[in-house]
Amino acid sequence: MPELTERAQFLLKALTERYIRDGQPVGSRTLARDAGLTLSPATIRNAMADLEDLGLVRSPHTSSGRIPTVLGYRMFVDTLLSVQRLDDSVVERLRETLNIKKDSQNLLQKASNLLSDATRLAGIVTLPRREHEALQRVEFLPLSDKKVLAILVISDKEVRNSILHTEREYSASELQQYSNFLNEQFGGKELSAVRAMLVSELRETRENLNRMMATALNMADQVLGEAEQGSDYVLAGQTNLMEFQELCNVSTLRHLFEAFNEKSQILHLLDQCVENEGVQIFIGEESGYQMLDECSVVTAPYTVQGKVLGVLGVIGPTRMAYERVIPIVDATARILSAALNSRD
Amino acid sequence: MPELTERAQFLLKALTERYIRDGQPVGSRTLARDAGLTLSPATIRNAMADLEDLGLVRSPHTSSGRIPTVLGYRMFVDTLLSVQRLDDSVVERLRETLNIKKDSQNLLQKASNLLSDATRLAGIVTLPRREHEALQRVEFLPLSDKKVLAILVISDKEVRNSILHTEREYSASELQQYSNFLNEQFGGKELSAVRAMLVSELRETRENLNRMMATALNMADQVLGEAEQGSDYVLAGQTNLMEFQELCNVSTLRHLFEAFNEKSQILHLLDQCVENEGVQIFIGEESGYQMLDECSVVTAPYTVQGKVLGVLGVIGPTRMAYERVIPIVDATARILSAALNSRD
DNA sequence: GGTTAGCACTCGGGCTCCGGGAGTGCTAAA
DNA sequence: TTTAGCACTCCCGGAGCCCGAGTGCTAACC
Repeated sequence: MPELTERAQFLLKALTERYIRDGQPVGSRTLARDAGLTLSPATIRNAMADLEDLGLVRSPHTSSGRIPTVLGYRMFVDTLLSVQRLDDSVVERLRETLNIKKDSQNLLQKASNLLSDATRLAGIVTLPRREHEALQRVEFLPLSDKKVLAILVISDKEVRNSILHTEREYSASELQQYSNFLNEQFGGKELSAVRAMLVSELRETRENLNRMMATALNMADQVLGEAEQGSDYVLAGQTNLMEFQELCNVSTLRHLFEAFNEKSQILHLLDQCVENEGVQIFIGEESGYQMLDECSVVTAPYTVQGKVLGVLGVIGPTRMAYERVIPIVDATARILSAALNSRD
Repeated sequence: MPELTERAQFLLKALTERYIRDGQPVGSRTLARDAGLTLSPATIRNAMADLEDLGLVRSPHTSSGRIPTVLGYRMFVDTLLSVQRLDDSVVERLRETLNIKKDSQNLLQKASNLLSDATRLAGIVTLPRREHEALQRVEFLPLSDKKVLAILVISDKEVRNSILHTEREYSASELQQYSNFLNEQFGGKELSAVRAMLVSELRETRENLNRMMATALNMADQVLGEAEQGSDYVLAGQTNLMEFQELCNVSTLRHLFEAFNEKSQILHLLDQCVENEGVQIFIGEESGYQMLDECSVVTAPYTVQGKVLGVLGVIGPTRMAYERVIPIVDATARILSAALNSRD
């Protein structure tokens, strides 16, 4: 990226801010009046021509003002943006809402709602990646007719159950034995670790044919198989996106909403954000997904005990108020992390 | 409703079908050509003027063809409609998809997907009303630190758990006692009945101060309180609605989608369908909800052991292919009922 | 009396034309 | 290097126009 004169940078910033504010291509006259510089429109025209040559802005047609290109937005958010300090009241509201006693599913939904409310965009929060969750305890309960209810206690707020279809009926006491055994072996370990250990244990056990252990391990394997699959997200405020003209044509909206329902593509995109810490931004086509061509995605991972559990963020038009959105996403991620940490 | 001549009925039917097919106001010439009658356009014009006087059709503006009014649609579905026999392959597909071993939440989601796929509209299925579910069993598990995990086994496919915050810690054996007691007392009863019994038991017990029973009852009360609240639905294929021109303006869509997210209004509407058995149809403003003014809703309740558990159906433009949609909704309700019945 | 043909009329949609406004690029002067 | 001036371009909205589709009415027809 060739270095820009201070003035060019300033103009790009002013132009981008202006365009974000009211969605109209910005002309030289407007910018001259608006930008606080005492320069004539003509001068600004020259500078804008330069910016256009660099691919940072473009005009939708001859003789209209300029709008930022993706590259322009990129430079804007990377080097020009002065992020607003978040209003204390907003932070307070976030903190309050996320501190209500809730199971974590609800907590995430709340977080998503908060994001969409605060930014007037679509909020999105991925469900925790399960590998990093630790298994607190396993219980088995006999149900009628060769079915066993397995209860996976992951934390005091997260319990999952699944029904196993077994070969024969088991008595309560027999099941108790199994769960005791499993709890001894695996209690407190991470689910992914448990999974790995199970596999090796199973192999060993097959050799010396310890029936009881084998059954227990098998059951655990079945349960974990179910528990680990299927990552997912919660979404809120899709309808906010309908307010933006640039997304307002029905076919664009349709693609977008279908992607939301489909989930897999969006998830794939969000997965990429897990690794980087802090706020991450995809602008327009950068995401690599066509339905997001006219959208930007601002994300931040949330963590428990230093481990990234998932990602939250917002989706909106490229023309979004980054300086306002970024701190909100950032703060929400921090506060959600704190809420999840404090009550585990 | 004044009786209509056979010909007028026939014309209304032809007109409505034609309009449903291609969404354009239908003129006299078209109808004359189309309807199989050997009548001149002029005659048909006279007849249409009569229909207009009766409020069954209207023209969007002078000198355009006619379209059915809500009243016209009403007469169409009530007395003129010849419902198509459902293609066997469709039935087969429904039956297959709903027979996969799934927990009921998934089953309902599947049903909703099926509805939206088969009709190209939005499918909707309410979650079962909980009052009619029977309590199979209750278990309590001590968690760390004054928390107790309550497990409510409603059927072999439906298990719910909730975490109770208690006054003090309880031992596993103590909890075992409580659950035994509760299972004896309430096992197999309907949740709503259990709730009622709890209240009276609690009153009596307070008098003779049986600590153990009181604790157990209190716990059960807490659990049921959580379990009963919050009815809900699953929705699929909202995006299908975007294909219909008449819904395609963004603000209509927005209201609709917001109502979907809000849920309460839609639920309220669907609740009204629980009582009537068989397929029920709301056309346009009949629903009483403004956001559904240009929509029709076709619903049917689904049952287990003769008891209505919930409602499923589709939402689409008033101009929907009723003769195709109605049997699909009907069949899906039957097959879902069967699926739920067979594996309880 | 019901049915039809003919006719005048209405309205919406699509077309072109036109002028104004906003903005540009270029050139020449400060 | 900056600015003023100027010619040029393009979008947008409105006005005017015609065409097609459809209507209602009337008078003739069976």
